[in-house]
Parts: sequence; C-alpha cells; structure tokens
Amino acid sequence: MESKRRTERRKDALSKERIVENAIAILDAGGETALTFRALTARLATGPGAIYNHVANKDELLDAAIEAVIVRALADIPESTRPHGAIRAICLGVFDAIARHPWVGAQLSSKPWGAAVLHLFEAIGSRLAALDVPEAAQFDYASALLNYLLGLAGQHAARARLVTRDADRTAFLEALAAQWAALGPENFPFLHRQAAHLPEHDDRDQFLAGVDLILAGITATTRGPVRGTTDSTSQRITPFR
Amino acid sequence: MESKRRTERRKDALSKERIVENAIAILDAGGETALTFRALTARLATGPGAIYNHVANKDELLDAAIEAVIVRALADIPESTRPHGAIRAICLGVFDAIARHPWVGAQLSSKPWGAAVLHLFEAIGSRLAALDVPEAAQFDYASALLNYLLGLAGQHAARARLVTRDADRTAFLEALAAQWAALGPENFPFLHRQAAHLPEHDDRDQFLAGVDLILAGITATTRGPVRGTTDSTSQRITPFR
DNA sequence: ACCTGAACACCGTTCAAGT
DNA sequence: ACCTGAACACCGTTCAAGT
Repeated sequence: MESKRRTERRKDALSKERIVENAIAILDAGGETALTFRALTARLATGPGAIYNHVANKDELLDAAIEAVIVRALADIPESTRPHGAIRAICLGVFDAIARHPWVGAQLSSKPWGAAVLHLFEAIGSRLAALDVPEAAQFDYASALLNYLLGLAGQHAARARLVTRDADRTAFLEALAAQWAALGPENFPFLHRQAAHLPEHDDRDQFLAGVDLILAGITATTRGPVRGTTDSTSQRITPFR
Repeated sequence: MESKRRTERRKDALSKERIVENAIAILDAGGETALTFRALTARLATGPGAIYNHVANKDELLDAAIEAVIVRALADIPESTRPHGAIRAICLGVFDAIARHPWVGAQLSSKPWGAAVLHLFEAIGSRLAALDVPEAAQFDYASALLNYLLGLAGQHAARARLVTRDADRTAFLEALAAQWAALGPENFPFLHRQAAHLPEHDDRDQFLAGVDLILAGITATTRGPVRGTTDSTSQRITPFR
C-alpha cells in the first residue's frame, strides 16, 4: 500500500509507465486525435521506434491509459458501502472520470473486452451478488448496467470530440435543441416536444436517473416472481434502502 | 412518350444514393476498416474526387449509410403495437440490424447526435409517451433505453472488429471465458464465477433481458414507490391492471 | 456541372544503423 | 538492450485539368 519515495529517476529513462502517463496528458490536453506517435515522441524527446520497445502498438497504449484512469476511479469507492449505494458510487465515479477524461468514453465503449471494462464488470457484478439477485441473472443485470454505462460513455466522448471548451456545451445543446424543434411535430412529435427540456437538463442527474431506473428494475424483478417462477423460497429484500 | 432506349445510359450515373449503397456493401463485406475512398472509387470505377461532388466527407458518408440501415430497421415496426411491445420490437429490430451490419454499432455509439440516433430516440420516446410516464421523465427514460442500446451496439461492433466469421464467435467467447477463469477468485470473484456461463449465453436473450429490466424499472417507478406488485415484465402485456 | 487522378499532408509501424 | 530517425505503406482530402 505504502510506496516509499525513491530518488528521482533520470528523465531520460523510458518506461511503459512514463509513456502511458504522457499519453494520458496528451489525451487530456488535446483529445483523442491529439495522441499520435509523433506527438508522443516529441514530448518524450525520442524517436517513434523507441515507444515500440515498451508497448506493442497504439491499441495496447490506449488500453493501458484507459485502465489507469478507470482503476483510479474505482479506487475511490469505499469498500463498506451497501450494494445499492456502491453501484451508484461506481457508476458516478466512472461518469466523473469520463467528464475529466472524455477520451476514456470512446475507448471504453469501443473496447469492451479490455482490462478497464473487466474491472468495471467485476466491481458492478460483485455488488449485485451481494444483493439477492440470483446467480443466473447477475450476469444479465451487470451487463445491463455496464452497457448503459458504456453507451453514455460513448455519448460523452462523441460530444467532447466537437465541443472542447465548457462554454461551448450550452451552445451545443441549444443548437441541438433548435434542430429538434425544427424537426416538425408531425414526424417527430417526441423530439419536438422535448427540445425545450434539452438545454436545461443536467447530464449527471440524467445519468443517475438511468442508473436508478435499472436498479429499480432489478429490485422489482428480483423481489417478486418474475413470471412463473416456482421457487417458493425467494427471499424478500428489505423494503428500505 | 418516352422511348426506353432513347439515351444509351453509359454507366450508372453517380449519385449520393448509389454511393451510399456501395459504401454499405463494402462495409458489410469487409467491416469498418474496409471502407476507404480508394476502395469505394475502385468499386465505382471513378476517382476519389468524384465522391466529393455528392458527399461532403467520410463522416457524412457514414452518417448516411447508418441512417439508411436504421430507418429500414424501424420501418418494420408495426405502428399498432402497444407501447411495451413496440419498444421491445424497436430494440430487437436495432439489435438484429446490428447483427447483420456490425459496423452500424460502432457508428451508432460514436455519433449519438446523428440522424440515425434521432430516429431511434423519437421511436422510443414516442412510445414512452403512450405509457403512463410523466413528460419530465420521458426524456430520462428514453435516454436510458437508448444508451443501453448504444452501449450494446458498440460492444457488438467491437467484437465484430476482431471476429469476422460466425464460427469464430464461440472460440472468442471460450477464450474470453478462459481469461476470466484465470483471473483468480480472490481479486475477481464475480468474473471467475461467471466465466462458466459466458460461452453458453445467448446474446439476443441477454440483450432482451436488459430491455425488460429497464422496462420493469419504468413501470415500477412510474407506478409509484417500488412495491411487490409489478408483473408485466415479460413479452405478454396484460390487457388490464 | 461533373469527373479524373496526381499530389499533399498526414498517420501507424518497421528496421537498419547507432549507442 | 535500448534508442534513433529515415523510410514504408497506407489514409482522407484537395485541386488543376479534363469532358
């Protein structure tokens, strides 16, 4: 746990860790498109070939970068929290991490078998196991939560790709709302109606509403027999959260 | 009176529609990476510059391709179906469309403001409006369903990126299961335990389970605080309640 | 007005040559 | 063993020149 400070290494030393950290810095500063081997080698004052001594290719580099961010986000979740609260905390932690590093969203949703998603799946699934969710359903439910998370992650990443500054966010939403409003109520009644709510809505609240919705579905379906369940020994969940 | 052999139609005239259809064919045959302007111009027997007379850039081309696929998928949904069944049908329609065109998944999840997602959002949202969902919550709930859909879409696309043939799918899942099993039960108890279920699970069933879970959450929360009385989570819709 | 294709400015990756 | 950087095989996009 405790890392003792060692003497500062020379800056010249190239290591996977240092490469990954610099990659993260580039991604944070300039977004997904900013990370090129040329930008990375310029920052590290070396040649492109040097990177390949520590990392197999760009894919592995991105995997390592995203895993570092996600592991850090999950580390903040207190172990003691009850399942429902823990799942909320995990989802929120990932949401906030993506808000800080939008490029993570794109990688998360486009590489769902990577190490980062593994950590997420485990974190969510183990909390579901602590609920009364039957084992056969744990996989499906964890997958539902995870996919919701990945979908939103991709959405954030996509928006960040064309909206860099925070000030542009409301401008973007207003432009989108105008586009929706212009769609015409006969073909797009729902979007036309919801256009007004678009600029005022809070991303974080909406995200949490979705998490709670799925959690509500989980408690609703695990509690009573879903349909034709003959298991008479199904336990009840405490009605209070 | 037009003679049918009035003009000797040299080659098919280049048009945005024809470009898009050929792009879809290339994408279906070779996946996302196969669509290049060089491959497209070779197929159309023209130069790369000719494409730009009908399409602004590759992004617009992909947008048009994905919209064509999604609109076709949504066209199969009967208008008369009741809300719950319609939402299930929409989600399944998109799922099957992605199964046929895996590249659609990547585009859907990485361009969530595009025309295709607009159609999806409208289709889902308008059905929610037909339920008892209050207007303020319609946006959140439609967004939850949509994000779940996008998350799974990205997952399918990612898998298709490295598993082209259908026979390789089980091999991929078995390799992934072996990887999970090897993770060690002390650090990854959930994944270690679930590894056995991974190869046998059916993607479509699991997808539908997630949709039903969210729908269950919707009925549970719109009906008031979670109680044990909800029962309409399956494909059967009870005519009265 | 539409098409052609060479050319441009990138990109990830490789590899012989250095230390 | 690790680093260097020119070179390679791509890519999307442009544009002067054709029809």
